[in-house]
Amino acid sequence: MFTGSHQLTIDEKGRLAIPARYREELAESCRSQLVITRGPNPCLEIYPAHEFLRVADEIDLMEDREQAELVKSVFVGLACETEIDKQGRVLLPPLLRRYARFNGSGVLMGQTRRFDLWPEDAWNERFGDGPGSILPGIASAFRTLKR
Amino acid sequence: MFTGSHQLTIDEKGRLAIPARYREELAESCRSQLVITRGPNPCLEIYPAHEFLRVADEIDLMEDREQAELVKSVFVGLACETEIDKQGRVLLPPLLRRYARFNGSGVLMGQTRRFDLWPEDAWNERFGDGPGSILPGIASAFRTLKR
DNA sequence: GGACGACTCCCCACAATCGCCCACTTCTTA
DNA sequence: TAAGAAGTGGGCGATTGTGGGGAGTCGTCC
Repeated sequence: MFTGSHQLTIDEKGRLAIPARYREELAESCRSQLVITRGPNPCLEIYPAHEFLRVADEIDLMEDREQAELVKSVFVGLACETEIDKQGRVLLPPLLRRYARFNGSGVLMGQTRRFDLWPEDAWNERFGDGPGSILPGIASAFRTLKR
Repeated sequence: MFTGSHQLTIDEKGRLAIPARYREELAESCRSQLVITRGPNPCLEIYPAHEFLRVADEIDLMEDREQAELVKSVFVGLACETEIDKQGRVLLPPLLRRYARFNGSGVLMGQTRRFDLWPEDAWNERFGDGPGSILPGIASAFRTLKR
């Protein structure tokens, strides 16, 4: 299970270093094979290869075929299969780099079965305490939880 | 399974280079025999030859014969059989080149069993984060997935 | 039947990019 | 404070993408 946020840099070649604490788990679970793609949020989603395939299969089972086709065109059509190199880094392909302008700094968030990669300023806005934060909007939902 | 988007150029001779990572797979699966045709979207669709035949057969099995006839007239009638040359490129036939104005730059998208070839500006509009994007419309469908 | 032009296919060359390696810096821990 | 691990930047060779030249083929027109 992937958890936690890590601030990291995307260098000029578009490379990003996977935090060391995940590398061993990823080497075992998917032999370091990752898929980078888009989802509904303005960030990139990073899946272990087998998880990506599972979600793709789940899309095929959706009842609304028109929606399924559109979702799949994004999820599969924008996906990039890649591998963690010997330095523990992955290369973001040029077209995905353009999304949400990764100009140097990003935040990698563990999201249970995948990672989300946010541009740092967008992440600050969404998860910070400013006016764009999602925190106020989820307070009541939070309170339905037994915690 | 074909995935991912690649920005590429269609040169003045109407040639387009298949990204190297797909060439080996295409050489094995269909001996580099491709079929280029139209589908429902304003882009060209590129199939391995056997996949094209499978879809054509599927059209023959449609219950609504009137629709089947129309679909087949486009799918088969506009199709062009071609082959990847020794430089890894395919030639777009003149009639198909005119579709959707391929004026130099395009985006090739892997779509599981086929490729879609979009003019770059149309691709940006559809899959970008601007006003014409399909992303907002499929966000809720995305969120029904366990991912 | 020959000349011409359009088109296709193949080869070569150059430039950009990728992937790999190395080295330096920073941080943590003993 | 030293040693090791992790993060970061850059160099370099191999590969890939791209443009252009040229030979061969086909069809058309004179």
